[in-house]
Amino acid sequence: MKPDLSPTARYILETVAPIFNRQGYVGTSLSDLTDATKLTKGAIYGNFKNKEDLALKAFYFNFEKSISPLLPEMAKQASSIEKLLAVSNYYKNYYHLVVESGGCPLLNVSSDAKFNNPKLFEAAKKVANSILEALTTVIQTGIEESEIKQSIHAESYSKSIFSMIQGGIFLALTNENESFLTATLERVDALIIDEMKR
Amino acid sequence: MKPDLSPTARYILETVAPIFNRQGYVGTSLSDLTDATKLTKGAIYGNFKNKEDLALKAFYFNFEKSISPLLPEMAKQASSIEKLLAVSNYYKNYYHLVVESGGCPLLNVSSDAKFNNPKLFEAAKKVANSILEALTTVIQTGIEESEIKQSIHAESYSKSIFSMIQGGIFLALTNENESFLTATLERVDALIIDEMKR
DNA sequence: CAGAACATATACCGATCGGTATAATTTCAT
DNA sequence: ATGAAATTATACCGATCGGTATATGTTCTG
Repeated sequence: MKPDLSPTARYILETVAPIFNRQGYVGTSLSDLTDATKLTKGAIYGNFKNKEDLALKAFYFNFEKSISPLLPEMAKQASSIEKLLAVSNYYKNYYHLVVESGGCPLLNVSSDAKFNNPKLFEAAKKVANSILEALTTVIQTGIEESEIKQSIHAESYSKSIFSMIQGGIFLALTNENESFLTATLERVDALIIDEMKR
Repeated sequence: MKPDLSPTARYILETVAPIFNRQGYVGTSLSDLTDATKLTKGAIYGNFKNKEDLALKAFYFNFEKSISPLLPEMAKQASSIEKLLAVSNYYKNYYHLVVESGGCPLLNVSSDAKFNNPKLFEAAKKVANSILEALTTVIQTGIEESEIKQSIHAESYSKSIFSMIQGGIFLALTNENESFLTATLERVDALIIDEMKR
């Protein structure tokens, strides 16, 4: 269904995506983009409707690269506990996965675009919600299948796990120190195994 | 030591601080500021050196209002465990404390300014580090005074706690849903009482 | 009440913003 | 090889950017 892009459109996108990710929507100018791509505005506006369209597609490009593999990784696992641990495991090399391309697109867009670009912000929110719902569902079925304690409130725990991971990523990236993420992921693992697992 | 501001400078600062907090440094224009203050550029540049100076002071203004009360709140408590719980408690009404003024200045500036304004970013980093060091010190003395388990790695746990809180704040604010924060703070409390406390 | 000192407003600066119309060029079908 | 079609480059648009020089008040001092 997704209209495949021309080679130049793809080239523009992959060149421009890390710049939007780093500098944000308002912080990125058309001349930043022409400089980076060594193309002119003609080429850019010939392939994308406008700056917003390009930024939106750049976000999805970053998402595909850094976040979208998570859900398949969960799906691979059989049990609910294994699925949860797969989430934690996925993020164990997330720092290295995103540091070169300017950080976590979800965090960046969520905070950058909230008051500056509603469409971008909504796109990020949708992605975040899909991850959160996946987590909640896994926990819920884990409870139903007696793999996770009955006392666990699925939604509350999925929110906590997601918060922990996001916070770890955020601090690791702003401090350029992976240990914020690894330390927090250790707590997530402990939460899953020692507190949630029946 | 801090030079006290003229009434208008103070007025400008408190009017402008939430705008910078919401829209970020590059996302905030001089005309945003003149519109909001109903003053002209003459008044602003008569009271502040330039946009960067104003943004920096706006950050400290936001910091004083929303974050700086945390350390005194810790100091009030006698034991290490109580100090840690005071941190968690402080953030229990943080959502309401900052939602009107555009969110957590630490999160906002850290992600907004990283690639757009080095001075602002360094200011935020300094604040974050001071909180983190306070946490680490509290845990360390808690261990030394046999109040916290010997097996706890102070720095690792302070990073985790800080990550959890920041993540909770971040998600609560982007989703306009306080429960992300409250759910995570429950996990922080459990971490302190069930896992760290001796 | 005059004049100095200070604070704010106005008018303007060059640079850059996102976007577009058109020209130049390349690609493609015949 | 040639004309059409698609693509990229160039040149330009009005608007706005951050910042400044100067004019206009306003407030304090004698």
